[in-house]
Amino acid sequence: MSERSKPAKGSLAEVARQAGVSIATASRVLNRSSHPVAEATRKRVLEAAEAVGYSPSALARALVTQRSRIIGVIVGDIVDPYFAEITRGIEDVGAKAGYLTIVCNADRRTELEEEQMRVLVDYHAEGVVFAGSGYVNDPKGTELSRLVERARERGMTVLSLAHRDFECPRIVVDNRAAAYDLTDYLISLGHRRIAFIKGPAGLYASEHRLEGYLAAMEEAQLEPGPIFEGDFTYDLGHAAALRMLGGAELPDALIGANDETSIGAMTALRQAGVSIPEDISVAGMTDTRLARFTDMTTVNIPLYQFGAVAARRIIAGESDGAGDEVVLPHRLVPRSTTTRRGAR
Amino acid sequence: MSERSKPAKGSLAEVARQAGVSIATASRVLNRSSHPVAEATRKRVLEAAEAVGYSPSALARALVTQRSRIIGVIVGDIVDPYFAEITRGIEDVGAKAGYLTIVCNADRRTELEEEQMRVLVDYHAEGVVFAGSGYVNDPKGTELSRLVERARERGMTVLSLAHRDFECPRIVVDNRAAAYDLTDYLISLGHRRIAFIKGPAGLYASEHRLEGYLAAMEEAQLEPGPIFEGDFTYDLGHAAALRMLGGAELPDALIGANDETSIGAMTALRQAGVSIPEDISVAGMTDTRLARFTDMTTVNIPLYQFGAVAARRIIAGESDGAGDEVVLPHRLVPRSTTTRRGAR
DNA sequence: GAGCACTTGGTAAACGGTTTCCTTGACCCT
DNA sequence: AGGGTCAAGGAAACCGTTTACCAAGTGCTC
Repeated sequence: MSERSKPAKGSLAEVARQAGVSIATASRVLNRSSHPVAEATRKRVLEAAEAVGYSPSALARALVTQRSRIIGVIVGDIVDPYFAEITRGIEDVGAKAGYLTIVCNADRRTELEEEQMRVLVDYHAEGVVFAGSGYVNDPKGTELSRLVERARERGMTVLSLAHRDFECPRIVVDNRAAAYDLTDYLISLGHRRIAFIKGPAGLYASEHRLEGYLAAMEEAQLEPGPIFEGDFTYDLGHAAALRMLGGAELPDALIGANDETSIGAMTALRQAGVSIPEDISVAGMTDTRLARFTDMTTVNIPLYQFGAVAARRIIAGESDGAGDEVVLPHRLVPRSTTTRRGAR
Repeated sequence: MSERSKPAKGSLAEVARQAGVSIATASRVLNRSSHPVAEATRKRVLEAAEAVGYSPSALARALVTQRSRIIGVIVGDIVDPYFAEITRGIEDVGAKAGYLTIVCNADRRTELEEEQMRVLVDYHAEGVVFAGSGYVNDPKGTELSRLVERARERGMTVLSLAHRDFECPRIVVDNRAAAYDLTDYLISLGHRRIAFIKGPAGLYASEHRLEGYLAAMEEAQLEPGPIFEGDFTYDLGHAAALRMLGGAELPDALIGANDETSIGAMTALRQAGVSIPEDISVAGMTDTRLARFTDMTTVNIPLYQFGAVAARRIIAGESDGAGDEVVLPHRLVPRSTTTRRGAR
């Protein structure tokens, strides 16, 4: 079939041969290089490219230019709307700048984050975004710290969207303040006994939200209401509500550490014949679409913005600034699952 | 600083130099090549690799081996749990086989799918999964067809998880049967007037579901109830319910073309004081977690399986079989939003 | 002690691009 | 005619791997 060398389908070499020019020239017109090329030649190359269906190998290009145009994001679980929203923010601004976003699921486990970090380094990602919160004093975190350090040495930009043990610029929301504000809001509605369902134990985000709740209660000189274990899931929210129903007297209000937890709790309550918000006010945190769909009071965390801001920094190639932290604003979103106490 | 040549950080060359061996030898031990290497040498290389933090360039490797180990998936919107679940299925089985998954958002638009397809070709993806349904007689589809054809010529595996205009193996669910079964179930509960909220106009999935609904009604010799426009979103579901409330008499039951639509409708109904399922039975389709959270009757579509099966085929490198289609089973999931007619 | 097989290691050619550094003419000026 | 400038194009190095092929040494057989 072929004479001797057979350039790959749609490769630059094929285009060049077809147009009767050197590879260099073909490359130049296809990249709008500043190097001058005669109009006639340019046209021939363009036609050849069209004819053979030229598709520039991003791999080869990345190799030689030392720019992969890849952004990696390590999420707990892409099915969780929390992470999906963030990812969407990254992808949108990334794509606009010609970047490819690679999403890695870590199943909320540090070892897997480590694994995924390695993969991202192997693919020469220009930046990596850690979307999820870290665990307090995570023993498995030291290896991850080393990896991050190495990545930085190789010129990669590493960012996190929550509190983490390793050194890196952060884009966050003040979880403590968010929980404080929400609790404070419920108190202002006249509620006294306010229950709380926690997030996963040891997660910075969980701890901070709990702290915010406790601080608001203390400031109002209220006894912190019953506190339940949770893990950000519907199921544990549901379970907590059942335990609460088994208790002596129903609290005035209930806060879940995130939306999903609160929805699980609401479902259990409603199934038990409890009216919301007449019998008890319920609120969540994060403001995912779940909250909107259920018309639930919550506090908005700008997830999409998290992603967008992170992507912009990576694209700009922010040369480090390891220590800094930008805090994005949260916002209380009152909806129909909370009401003034005794409004029944 | 450096003598003359300075190998990149963590590169094979650096490892080789550090271990005092050739690059070839280093590569061999690091890849467990069958080529024999003396134990002492192997150890030196391994230590050197550890010391310099060797990270094999996936890019370079992909270039030379002609295997990128990349799977691409083109979704409508990663925030939509429908697509997120599918993606998760792909990622899980892909990762287990050492594959990287690249998710591309196409915003449910054919032009963007085309764009994303190009990107995936540029990155030498070994396989591409089209997760979303196509539009009936899409004029923009011809260019996409050409792209797909080209991709196939280059050895890529292209699959779709719904009906599409271009030729490619499909992994699907029988949407017509699914809608038929659901409708049939409602009829068996004694409902006579059954309303339907459609999906996006022109989408194969929408059309098929509508057809299934109509077929079941006709077979039961029932007049198809009011039919509303929709687009798979909460908002249009909500709007449709409002229009329905403005109508003469409330139907016995309501089917939304997907879960989100039905939830929007339920919210509107409840806000208007309508009890579900006492006053009207409501059901959705797909069985996303949304349906579970709201304890809504629906028909399950095995999204995760879609992804898993697709990924397995790509990894196996299925040499085409352009025509074939595998149909995964759907399953009716009765929950608390539907009940026997007059059960009030 | 020549011939041979096997072990161990290195050399160099890919892969598909980008980019630096030439070479070649054409043109202009003096 | 000689020299300089500039437009246009090509040759080749390089990015970091894998791998086909070759070379040297060892130990064995006959």
